[in-house]
Amino acid sequence: MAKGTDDTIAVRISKVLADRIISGAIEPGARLRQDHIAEEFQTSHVPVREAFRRLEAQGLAIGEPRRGVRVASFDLGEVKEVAEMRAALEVLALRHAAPHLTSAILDLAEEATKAGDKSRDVRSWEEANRAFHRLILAPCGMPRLLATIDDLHAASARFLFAAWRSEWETRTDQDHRAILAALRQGNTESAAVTLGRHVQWIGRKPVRTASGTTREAFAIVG
Amino acid sequence: MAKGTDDTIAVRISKVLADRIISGAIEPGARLRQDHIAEEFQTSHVPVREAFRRLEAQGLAIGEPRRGVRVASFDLGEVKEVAEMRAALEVLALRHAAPHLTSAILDLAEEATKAGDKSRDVRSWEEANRAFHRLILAPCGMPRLLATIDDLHAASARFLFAAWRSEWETRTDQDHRAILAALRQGNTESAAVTLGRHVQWIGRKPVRTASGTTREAFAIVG
DNA sequence: TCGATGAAAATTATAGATAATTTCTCTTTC
DNA sequence: GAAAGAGAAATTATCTATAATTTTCATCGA
Repeated sequence: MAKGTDDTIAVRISKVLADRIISGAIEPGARLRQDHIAEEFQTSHVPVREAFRRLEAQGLAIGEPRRGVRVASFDLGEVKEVAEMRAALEVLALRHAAPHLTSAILDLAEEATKAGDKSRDVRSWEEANRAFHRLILAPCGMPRLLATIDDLHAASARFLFAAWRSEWETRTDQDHRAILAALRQGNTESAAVTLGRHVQWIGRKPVRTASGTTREAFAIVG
Repeated sequence: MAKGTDDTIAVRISKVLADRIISGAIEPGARLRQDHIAEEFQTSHVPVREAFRRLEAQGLAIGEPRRGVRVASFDLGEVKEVAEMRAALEVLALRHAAPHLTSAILDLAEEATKAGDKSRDVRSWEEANRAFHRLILAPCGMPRLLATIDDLHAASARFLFAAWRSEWETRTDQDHRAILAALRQGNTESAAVTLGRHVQWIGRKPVRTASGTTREAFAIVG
């Protein structure tokens, strides 16, 4: 990931915190205390507060006046909501991107798919998956749309890491291949339909909780 | 509009500035100088900076490190982009809201439509139009989706005010009526299709510029 | 044992001050 | 007359300090 050395301190802090929240290093509901974070980053709390506002905008944190900021919680409802928003917006982006897709881009997307299939851990799978989606959608040239999709991907990744924290089994992604095949044939409609269904597929998995009982975990796997 | 007396100062400032940007009181590209704004609101610049971050997240302002913040500009491309995003997301919201719509809600939506038809100025038309959309979409119960749609409505309003700053002619909104009729009959699919088309309708209008030449102005009128 | 109560500590929100960067303006040069 | 450059003014980003609020936690009484 780009280090962004010319970023403002607030931006740097928000990137680090976003990564921690997404990866699950900070639990949902946990309080983010500005002075502690300021001390950790060797700054005052003013840039920390600006970083908080940025995280709020991404939906990763929730701030209440005079009560500080805490990591946003989420439930199955929000997983579904994000999945449906992604489906609607990624399909839109793909329709606009399709005319500008080159075979060079599609080759890169295929490599990303292969990298995903070979991933031994969630983290690298997510990275490859995000690269695939980004590659085929970016040529739409709609910055606002792409920014919104990026935020939704961050949310997706969070759900994914929460469910599949450690266990992860390799699996080949047929949907990605079907989408690429359709795009190569110029069949945008088919690719869009497959993408829409692909993104809404919610994986379920029994997970052993700390208290010993098993609950079901949910995440967007696409 | 709610005054929000228990809001933080930063939130209050961001609401006032957002309103000015949307109404066109501050021109696109204009710089927002933190000390000036701090003085106007009788505060220090710290809450002003937080308000800036909030405006950035809404897409109303753009900040560059060490160069401050300026009001975001927009072009026909962005008008189209916002229209298409609204179409995709409002259709999604409507499909989920439909099962929860009561005739009481639909009556209120009809009143909003009538209020829009009677409006003598853009500002009150926009308010009525926004109320209509909000009423029929809110019951979907998807907070993230609704928040995103709200931001897109703010952008739409901005485009509208920029194009129709003063001149405005009354017109009856047939689309709104068709959508309501379909919803009353339980025909969600038809309502969704009409809404999707309605939101993407971009009004065009010749406008006399300051330099005397006429250019074409564009805005989402729905 | 449980809940209420009231300091004490921690934390947030804002103000005022400072260093660093950018922008502006005026002059000089070609 | 236009372009370039130096210096001044304005502005941003950050730090330190302070007031106000919330949370914590021990104590008291039922």
